[in-house]
Amino acid sequence: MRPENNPAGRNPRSFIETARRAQIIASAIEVIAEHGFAGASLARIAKHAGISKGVISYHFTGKDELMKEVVSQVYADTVRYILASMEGQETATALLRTQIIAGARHMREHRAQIKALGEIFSNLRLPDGRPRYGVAASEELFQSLENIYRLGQQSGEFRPFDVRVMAVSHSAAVDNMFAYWSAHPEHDLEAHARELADLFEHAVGAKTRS
Amino acid sequence: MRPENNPAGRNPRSFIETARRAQIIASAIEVIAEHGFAGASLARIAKHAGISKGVISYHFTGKDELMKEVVSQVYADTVRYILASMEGQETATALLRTQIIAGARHMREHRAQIKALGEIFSNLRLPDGRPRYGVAASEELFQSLENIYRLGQQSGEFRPFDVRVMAVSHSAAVDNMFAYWSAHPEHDLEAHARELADLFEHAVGAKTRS
DNA sequence: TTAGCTTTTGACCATGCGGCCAGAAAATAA
DNA sequence: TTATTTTCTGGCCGCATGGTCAAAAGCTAA
Repeated sequence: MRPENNPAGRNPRSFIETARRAQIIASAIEVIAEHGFAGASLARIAKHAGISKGVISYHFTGKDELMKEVVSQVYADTVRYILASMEGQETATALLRTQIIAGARHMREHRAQIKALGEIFSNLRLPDGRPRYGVAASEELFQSLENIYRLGQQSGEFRPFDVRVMAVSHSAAVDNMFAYWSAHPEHDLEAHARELADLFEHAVGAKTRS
Repeated sequence: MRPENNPAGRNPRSFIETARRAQIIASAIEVIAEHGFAGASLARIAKHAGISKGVISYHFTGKDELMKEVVSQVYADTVRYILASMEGQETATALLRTQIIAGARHMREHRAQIKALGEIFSNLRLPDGRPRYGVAASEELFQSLENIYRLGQQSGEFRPFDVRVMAVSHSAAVDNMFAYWSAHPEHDLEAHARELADLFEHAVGAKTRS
C-alpha cells in the first residue's frame, strides 16, 4: 500500500517517507544536470541513488510528480534567496543590480539545481505533448522585473522604454549568463554579473554610477 | 542498395534522391517545431511526409545525419540572410540595429525552421551523451557580434565594455525575442526588435538617435 | 515473540524507439 | 519488349523506457 496523497486531510509523512523523497529529488537533480532531461530515466535516477527503481514509484505517483517536485523546490529556493537579497534596497537602480548579482551568486552555489530546472522547464511536456512550463511559465518573473523597471521610470531614474521587452531581455541575459558559465566553468561568473548589471543600467538610461 | 555517401568522388544525386531528401528535411522541421525534439520520432516524421519509415533510412544514414542536415541548412539560410541585410552598413550602430531587425524579419518568415533549429541545438546529443551543439557551437556567432562591438569601440561610437558579455547577452536577447513571440503569436515582433535595438544602443552608450 | 503495517526488491509488462531487410514496385536501360 | 537498377514498403529486431506487482524484508507495538 502506498502512502496516499495528502489533500488537506490528515496523514503526515513518515520520517522515512520524507527522507526518501528528499534523497530521490536530490538524485534526480544530479542526474538531470549531468545527462540532460532525456538522459534522466527512472532507472538511472534510482541507480544513482543506490536504490531500486520501484522505490521511486512507491514514493511518487510517477515521473511527472517527481519532476514537478524538483521544479517547485528549486524554484522556491531561488526566488526566496533573490528576494531576500533585494530586501532593503531602495532605488530601482540598486534593485536591478542586486537582482542580477544575487542571481549569479545563487547560481554559483547551486549549479546542478539551476541546470536541472532549466532542463525540466524546456523539456517536460503534458500528456498531450504541449510543454508543461513554456515561456508562459515565466510570466510571474516578467511581472516582477517589470515592477522594478516601472518603479525606475516613475522615480525618474530610468528613461521611457517598453518594460515587457526589457524584462524579457533581462531574464534572457541572466539565463544565458548561467548557460555560458556552465559551458565555460573557468569563466568569471561574478565579473560577468557585474558587467551585465552595467549593461542594463546603461540600457535603462540610469545615471552612470561613479 | 542505398546511394553511397559522396566523399569527393563521382556519384551525383538523382532527381528523386534530391527531392526526397528535401521533402524529409521539410517534414522533420515541421514535426520538430510542433512536437519538440523528443516528440519527433522517425515514424512521426515519415507519417507526416506520407511515406514509409524505411525511406528515411534509405536516404539518410540515420536520424543523426537527418538532424545535422536540418541544422546546416537552416543555419546557412539564416546567416546568409542576415549578412546580406548588413551589407553596406557602415557604422557599428547601424550594423547593430540591422543585425537585430533583420534577424526578427527572418524569424517572422521562418518560424518553424528557427524553432526546429533551437530544439536540435539544445537537445541533440553525441553517442556518448554529451551535447552535439552546446553553447560552444555559438562561438562563431559570438565572435562576429564581438567584431561589431569592437568596431564601435574603436570608432568611438561605443563606450568601453566587455565585448564577450555584450555578445552573449545580445544573442540571448534575440533568441528569447523569438521564443517569446513563438509563445505569444499576437506579440508585435517588429516592435520588439526595434525596442531591442534601442536597448542595446543605450547599453553600448551610443549617441542616442534624435 | 508475535502480529500487523510500512518499505523495498527485482522480475515482469506493454509501448515506442531507431534501425534493418526481403521482397514488391517503379523507373530506367538495353 | 525485357533486363537491370533504383526506390519503396511493411514487417521485424533488439533495446530502453515508465510503470506494476507479488513476495520478501524491516520496523513498531502489543
